[in-house]
Amino acid sequence: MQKNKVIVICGPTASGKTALSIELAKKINGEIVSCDSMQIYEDMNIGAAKPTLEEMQGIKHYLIGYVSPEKRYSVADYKKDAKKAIKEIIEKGKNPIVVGGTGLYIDSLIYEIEYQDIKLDEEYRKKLEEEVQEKGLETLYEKAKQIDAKAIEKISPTDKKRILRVLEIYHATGKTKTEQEIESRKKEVEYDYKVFALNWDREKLYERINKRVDIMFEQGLIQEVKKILNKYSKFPTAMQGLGYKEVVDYLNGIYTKEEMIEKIKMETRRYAKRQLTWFRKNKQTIWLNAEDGIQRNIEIIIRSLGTC
RNA sequence: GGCUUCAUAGCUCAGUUGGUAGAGCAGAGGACUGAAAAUCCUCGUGUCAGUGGUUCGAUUCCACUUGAAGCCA
Repeated sequence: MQKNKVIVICGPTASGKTALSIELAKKINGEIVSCDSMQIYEDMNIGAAKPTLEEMQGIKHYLIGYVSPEKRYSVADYKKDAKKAIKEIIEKGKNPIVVGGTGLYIDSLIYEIEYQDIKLDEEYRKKLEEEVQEKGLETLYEKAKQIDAKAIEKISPTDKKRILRVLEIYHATGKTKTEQEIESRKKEVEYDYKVFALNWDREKLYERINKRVDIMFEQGLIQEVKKILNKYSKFPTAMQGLGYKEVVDYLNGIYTKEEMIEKIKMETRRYAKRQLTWFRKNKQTIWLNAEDGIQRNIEIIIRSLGTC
């Protein structure tokens, strides 16, 4: 039996994924599954650059604004939620289009990475964090090396997150990260994912980013952040969002307004660069030049679906 | 107009007791499996303002020119 095709549109921030995907959805009877680690949250609209209802033009969007910023969310959650959304769209007889810039989340789908059903052990993470403070990261790095030397080869002695993760996986499952990763790739990929990446010349992309940040402030990003800080009391992952943490620092008097805006622009440019590095890794990806225009790129997408 | 100081990487500045130079920031490339808008790694040749002089050799010393800042008129 032939697998259902699922279009994936990725690309750096501010490349025009939203506009392209909505036009495409209108043309091919599609619905959109967002793939964005910040747009999942409620009340984070301006800074996360969520599409507005008007922009959506009646096209149904999944996985936007449905998680409280107080919740801890991860790729494993995303994988499950996105698979469900894709299935629902196909069952309706429509075409799913996965759209977003979170490379890790995209990979969880296109490589069908399986995550075991385990919760993050907050206590253990806290304990590890304390150990870093007391004994230094070096000690934990050595400990992780004892457990999984192969995984540690790829991890820098200064990469705290990944060192802790090796220890956490072992603690939670009794398996090494290396074993875990082999098992996570055993399942056959359910859909026929067709990945497209949208891009501009670097200089143009950076201009678009700078402009977009200015617009976010015109739209009231500061007000939005104040409202969120008021409404919620803890942010395990949400406050990592670009444009959010910097406004918080500004409100705490760490930056002037100008410094904050420049900082957000700079960090967003760097983020775009990291996204491009990630997307370049997948050699199957078909690159679209945003300057060719939406209609032209839709043609390219539709044509390449027919031929492959 | 006179005097003083400065002119070195995209920016801010070190430095070379004369043997063609190096930091921070910016930028570029890369890694990435439960925080990922996160986290981490690697990368520094540029007419040392211009012209001429001294010298085996000048970015460094000298003169002049240009530009900037300050002081005095």
